[in-house]
Formats: sequence, C-alpha cells, structure tokens
Amino acid sequence: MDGPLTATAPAVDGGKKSRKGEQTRAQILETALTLFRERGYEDTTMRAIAEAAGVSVGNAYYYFRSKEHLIQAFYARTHEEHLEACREVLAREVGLRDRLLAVMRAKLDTIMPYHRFSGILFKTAADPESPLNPFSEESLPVRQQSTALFAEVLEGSNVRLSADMMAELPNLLWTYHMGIVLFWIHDRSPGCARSYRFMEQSVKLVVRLISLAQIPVLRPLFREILKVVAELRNREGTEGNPSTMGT
Amino acid sequence: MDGPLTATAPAVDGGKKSRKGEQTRAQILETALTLFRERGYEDTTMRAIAEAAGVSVGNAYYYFRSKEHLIQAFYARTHEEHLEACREVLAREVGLRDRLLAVMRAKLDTIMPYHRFSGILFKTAADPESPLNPFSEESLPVRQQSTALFAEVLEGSNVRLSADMMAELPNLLWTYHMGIVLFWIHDRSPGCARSYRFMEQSVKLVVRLISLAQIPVLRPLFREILKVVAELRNREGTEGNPSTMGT
DNA sequence: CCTTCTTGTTGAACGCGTTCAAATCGGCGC
DNA sequence: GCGCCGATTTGAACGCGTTCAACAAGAAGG
Repeated sequence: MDGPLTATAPAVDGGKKSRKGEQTRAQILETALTLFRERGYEDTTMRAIAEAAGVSVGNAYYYFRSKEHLIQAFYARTHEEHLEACREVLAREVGLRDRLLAVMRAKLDTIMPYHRFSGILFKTAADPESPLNPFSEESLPVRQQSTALFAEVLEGSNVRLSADMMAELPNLLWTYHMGIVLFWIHDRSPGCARSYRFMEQSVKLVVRLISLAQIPVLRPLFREILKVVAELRNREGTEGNPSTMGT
Repeated sequence: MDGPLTATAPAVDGGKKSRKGEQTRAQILETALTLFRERGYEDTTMRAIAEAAGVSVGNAYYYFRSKEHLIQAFYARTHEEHLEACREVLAREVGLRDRLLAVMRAKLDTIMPYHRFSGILFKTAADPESPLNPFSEESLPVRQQSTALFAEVLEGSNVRLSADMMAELPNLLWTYHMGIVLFWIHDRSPGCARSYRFMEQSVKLVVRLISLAQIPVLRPLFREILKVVAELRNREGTEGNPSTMGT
C-alpha cells in the first residue's frame, strides 16, 4: 500500500536506490507536461498520457495519486526554473526595485509556455480541499521556498527594513506575486503584454509603499496593517498546528 | 435549440409567460441548493438532484447548462438575501465604518449556511474559462449589482470623497469583500469566528485608509494606486469590449 | 530450483457529468 | 375529431477520472 508516492519530488529521496520505478515515473511526468503544454489540461486525458508514455492507466495512478498531482509536479518544476533564472540578477543587482522587477519578470517568463493550461492550475488551487491549495500541507515546501526567494530579494538589497517588516514582508510579496499570476492567467492580450505592464506598474507602487513604511509618522499605520496580515497568515489558528511555526 | 437558458435569473423575463417550465426550473434549483447545503457540492450528483426533484437527468440539463450553472443561481440567490439583510441598516446608519461593518457582517451571515459547499464555488470561480469566473461576461450582472451596493455604502455615509475616489472605490471594496469571502472559505475555526474577527479588523483598517486618502499630502500616492487598480479592472483591454464601458 | 516478499503493472469496471435522438405534451388552426 | 409545431421530457450512451483485484518481475534466502 505504500507505493513511491511518499516522495513527491524526484530529487528528494536518497538518490541511490534508482529503482526501476523512477524511470517510469519520470517518463509519465515528462509526457504529461508535454501534452499539457500542447493541448491544455482538460483536453489531455489520463488515458492519453498513459498511452503516450507507454504504460497502462493504472500504472500512472501508481505514481501520481491523481491528475491534479501532476500539476503539483509542474509547480515544483517551474519554481526551480524560476530560481535558476533569478540567481544571476540577485547576485549582481542591489536596487530593490530592480531586484523585484527582475524576479517578477522571470516568473512570467518561466510560466509563459504553460499559459494555455494554467487556468486549471488556479482553479484547483483555490479549492480548500485540494492538495494544490497554496495553503495546504502538501504544498507547504514549495510555498516556503518561494517565500524565501522574496526574503532574499529584500535582504540582498540596499534597503534597510525594521525587524517586524522583515518578518512579514516576504509573505506579503509572495501573496502579491500570486496576484500577478492570477492576473496573468486571465490575461488574453497578445503576448500577455498587459500582464507585464501591470506587473511593472505595480512593482513600482509596491517598492514605493515599502519605502513609505520606513517613515516614522506612518509606522503605527503600517504596524496595524502587519498585524492584520499576520492574522490572515496563520489560518490553522486555534487548532494548534506546530508545522507552520518554524522559520 | 433555444431553450429557457437565455433567462438566467428567474425575475428577469417578462413575468407574464410563466410557462410550465418555470415551475420545473424552480423545483430543480430548490432541490439542488438544499442538497448542496446538506451534503456539499461534490457529493451531490446530478442524478440525485434529478431524482429528488422528480425529473430525469436530461431535464435538469434542459434548464441548467451544467452543474456549475447551478452555482451561478446560488450566487444570485445569496446576493439578493444579502441586499435584503443590508437594506435597513443602510437606510439608518451614516457612519462609514458602521455601514461597511454591517454590510460585511451581513455577507458572512448570509453565506454561512453554505460554508460546506462554498469551497467549490471559488474553485470554479477561479477558472478563467468558467462562466462563474467573477470577471466573465455571464457573471457581470451580479458583479455590477454587488459593486453598486458598495457604492451605496459610500454615498450614504457622512464621508465626502473626491470624484476619482468615488469612481474606483466601489470596485476596490468589492475586491476586498471577495478577499474576505476567500478567507472565510478556508476558515475551519468553530463558527468561522476567525473570519468575523479578521473582517472586523480589516474593515477598520480599510476605513482608516480611506480617510487617509483625503489628506492632501498623500493624494499623489493614492492617485497612483487608483491608476494601477484601474489598469487591473478593464481586463478585456485593447480588444475593445464596449459592454464594460457603461455605468 | 522453489518459496516469499516487495515492487511494479495491468485492464476491466464503477460512478460521475454530460449529450442527444427520440418520445411526449400542449395549444392552435382546421 | 385531426394535424402540426414548438416546448418539454426521457433514458440510454459516451468519455472521463479513478479504483482495485489480480498478475508479473525481481530480489533474497534456503
């Protein structure tokens, strides 16, 4: 009953075993992502994925609990690509606006090939019962990695922030970046030009707000905002979930 | 081929015809909403709805294009209940904070009975292809009505706002209210107490921000914010869609 | 070689949302 | 009465995601 489903990311397990199954798993994932890119999500059936990958339907389900779980693999995949695309700029640039701009632009560039099928991504992501829900247990690793990226955007810049800001701002930026992606998903303009424009304008605004938050007169206001945002963040709340306390 | 599907809202058509079908339609909708409330969305099958309503499956599809379209009817229904629940307070109260508080509280109260099945609501609502997408053509009437409610919240208050604020703020408040609902959907605390608390705190913050926007020094900043928000709003963009130009 | 256990693989079958050709109903002219 | 036509209703059928009992392939020990 305990299949290979425990290890979601290919690189997480020991790396030594390299069981026969790892090949099959990779084969299925690769086929699925290709078909998603070509035909979109809805028009790609599990039967088609299995056939194109040269396995049976049941076998695909041996490695991926559901069709949705294939998306989670997509999540992890594009996130890694995004990280790679950012690395160089983040090591060089120190201006906060340019850092954030570069990261956001890289994000859009990374997910662009998947624009056709990305609709379904947020569709299932918004379902509180779905494992793809950005707040779910299962997607916590990717979310934490992504939030860490925004922490790095801030820390590597020449802008000094107060401690309470530094604690909450990465999460806020992550939320902001989700909002941009949401806009992008609905964007039907050629080349998603509107998304890029909207992103650039809003990045300027965000950076301006951040610098405003450092002005002493406005501190009480921003402190209150942070308080409300913190309330928003720990959704599990009184249930006492220790897993979200760390970091 | 042109069935009764053209008239989505029951009160929209002439009201005179009252064809046989209107009864059947109402019967199906009532049954569906009841089952949704009792078992949730996923566990309520179209076959079960049809059987409980005393019709065939195909007949249900004659009146509702899909299972999702039953949700749109739910949208319209709860919106009317919300309006009704607000009417009295909005006629009496003039303080902006209390007006907004009352409206938001009424919103949560109205949708509370549907908390179990509301997850799917946003799930499909986030899909850009879905007719339930809040930005879609099909849900435009409800959205406009809802936005109008927030315009009334502002206009009936003793707070005077500049014209550009008055033009954009209702849309912003509508977006804010969607955010609260999104929080509520994910809220698993007993009685959704966290949602109410979060709503109250954020309402205070929102009102405070609105009054800040009236301070001359900060006007340029808020004007820029409004500009970006306006960019966000007309998504159809360069396609030249005249239907969203009105009002 | 035979057993035993885990890992990997199969394809038929289930329940679902949805479709559609065909049947039925209801009013209106004759 | 009969014929007609649009509105309504039916239920079998399709394709989908998913499940599961059964089977095959290795690996390990005797």
